[in-house]
Amino acid sequence: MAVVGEKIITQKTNVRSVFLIKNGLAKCYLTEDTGEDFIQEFFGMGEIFGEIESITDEISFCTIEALTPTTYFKIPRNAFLNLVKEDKSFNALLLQLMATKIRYTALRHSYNQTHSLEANLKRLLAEFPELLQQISKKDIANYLGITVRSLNRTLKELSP
Amino acid sequence: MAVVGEKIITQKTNVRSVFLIKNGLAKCYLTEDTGEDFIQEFFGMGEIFGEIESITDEISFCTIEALTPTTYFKIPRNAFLNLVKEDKSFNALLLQLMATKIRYTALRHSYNQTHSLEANLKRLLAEFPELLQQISKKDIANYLGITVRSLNRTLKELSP
DNA sequence: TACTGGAAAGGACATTTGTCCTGTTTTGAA
DNA sequence: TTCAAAACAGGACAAATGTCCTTTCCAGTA
Repeated sequence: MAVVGEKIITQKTNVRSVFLIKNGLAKCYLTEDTGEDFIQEFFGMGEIFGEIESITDEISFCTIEALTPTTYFKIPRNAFLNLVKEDKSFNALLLQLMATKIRYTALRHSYNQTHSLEANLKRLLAEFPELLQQISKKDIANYLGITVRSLNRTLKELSP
Repeated sequence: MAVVGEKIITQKTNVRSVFLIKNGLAKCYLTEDTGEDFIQEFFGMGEIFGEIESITDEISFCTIEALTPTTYFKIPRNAFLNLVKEDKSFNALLLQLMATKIRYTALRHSYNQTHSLEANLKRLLAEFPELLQQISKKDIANYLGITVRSLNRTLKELSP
């Protein structure tokens, strides 16, 4: 269980477990040397994280922070790696998840880089209509890689 | 073997094999409805593609096109999936590759979105000093998600 | 050889996005 | 309830980036 604002994983530290969200919403972000945050994705029910670090055996490249009270299953790294090694269906499931994530991420970044901010925002709000109620403007702006000022401007243009 | 400009995989078609590059350089890009291309990455010796589509069993989300004469190993999809299922060390290697790709891609996009074009270009040229000799400006611009005009401007600012 | 198309370079201007502010509203803790 | 800090909103201007265009150069080919 994590309260709002709590960091479940901290960037540049060791990851000793893999997490599966039972309930709640968390953001996954990288803090750059400039002090800016880049939000890579949001995690909701059923989503998993910590698996990348467990497989590559490197420190975490991102921070996971609860946006709402968040509950999760926590699987120790060794248990996870054993499951991957010994359980064929778990292994297959993990491969599916990772392949899907690679594919989805590629499609998203491609869309974002080739479309206007207005188009990106429309698409985002169409996919998550409740987004503005759930997440701060700062976070949405960081997700889109823009400033809050630009976000506000574009929101206004969207609904005149 | 693929000649320059040849498409090894075409976007939105079925992928029947997994490829491993022996020699040469290829670009991996997505063409959007706007007609613009987004270059996701460049593939060189030892790199693999087609594995995502083979695992998720979906049509290709990108095109792979040879930039130089390119030779490769071609593994039929079924043979690949069998290897993944039956060969533990191959399976582990694939997991490593995919996890590394997810990690690397996240780091790259985070850097790109939080830094100036000038910083991104510097970083890219530091990592691949020969890039300008090997790849057209159009491709570099598509990779960075900018126009050739902006690329030229920034290149000039970089070396006055 | 002469021509054609693609890549490159960069000027001039338009548009988008960021920066810096100032003020208001909301939220959470004392 | 009261106060401080954060979130929100948006004006005015600056900076970055794109669009459109003309020119040059070079490779390949009729």
